Amino acid sequence: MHEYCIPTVPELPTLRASERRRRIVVVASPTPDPLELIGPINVLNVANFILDHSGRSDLGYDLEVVTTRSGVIHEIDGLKIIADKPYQRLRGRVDTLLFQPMELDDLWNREDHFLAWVKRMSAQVRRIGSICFGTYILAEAGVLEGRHVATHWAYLDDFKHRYPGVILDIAPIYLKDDHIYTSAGATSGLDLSLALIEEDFGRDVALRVAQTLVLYLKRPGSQAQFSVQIPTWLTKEARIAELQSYIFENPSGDLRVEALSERAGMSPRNFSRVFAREVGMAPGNFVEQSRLDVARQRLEKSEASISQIAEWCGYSTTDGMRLSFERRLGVSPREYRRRFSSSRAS
DNA sequence: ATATGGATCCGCCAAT
DNA sequence: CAATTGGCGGATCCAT
Repeated sequence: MHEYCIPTVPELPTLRASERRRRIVVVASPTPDPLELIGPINVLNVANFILDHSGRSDLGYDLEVVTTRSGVIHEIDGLKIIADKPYQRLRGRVDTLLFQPMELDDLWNREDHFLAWVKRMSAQVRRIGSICFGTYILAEAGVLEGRHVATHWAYLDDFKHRYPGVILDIAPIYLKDDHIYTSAGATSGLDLSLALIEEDFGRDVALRVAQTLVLYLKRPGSQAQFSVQIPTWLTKEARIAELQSYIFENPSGDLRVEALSERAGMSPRNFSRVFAREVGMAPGNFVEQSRLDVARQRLEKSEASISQIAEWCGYSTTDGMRLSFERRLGVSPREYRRRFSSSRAS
């Protein structure tokens, strides 16, 4: 397992013995999108890692992957993902079943009893979920009648037409209806997994996982086209959640602790304390991180000059921006753009 | 490259 | 009395 650094030991809820280990089974399609497959598993694994390093190895997830067809299920140059356990061999009690998307032609034309199995399992397990258009599998198995669900935006019309009895909601990233969890796209599978963690082991653990992944994904070695912000829904206090958005949208504004605390209607000291508790980092830290995120996006996606971007993002000088980049990412803005700009290759 | 002044963070204690 | 909030001051970080 990769060595992550853990901010602090999370607060844990008190759990009954039966709630301490959760068996989560991911059902992978024969042609998975690697990001969608690995992402949610990795998020759950980070939760295990954090719980383990908090001295609570009795808590966590027992993860398994089964497939709808065995053999090599994904192959790119020099890398193969091999599935060795078909769904028929799954035994025992499962807590949560997560469905990966499956080629729709494959779904319509299956000749085995896969859909019957899905229906049977969905009645047995505590939770079922789907990533992206994996929602089709649940719909086709007939377990979504009358339910509110989400799916990938590109499939909205087709899905509505095909399953008129299912209520498709457009907006949310992921959606929970009773014990059914559906998500809207590849990275929303990460949000879905975070939501499961929050439900099982508390907000604090979910927050630590999000922080850990943000730090990890944002290292310059692993380019993340998608900027993974810590989801604001992990923030309980509405005042603080609003401020997080405000900071992100106004990087060049007055974001000193004093100004922010006034906005929140608290004393500076108390604001710092509440903010740190809710968000997991001190306000000044969060402000710097946000400015950096916005600057990164601009560097990647616009042609604006570095000094222009520095001004937009609330750095008083380009040097300030450069130092912040060196500190947090280990590269200069110029170098960052050279590596990651979407307009120019290599 | 280093010094300086301001901002921030956080432990501690007092007030509510 | 427990929990939340506010203020103070030293250590540290950061911009100039």
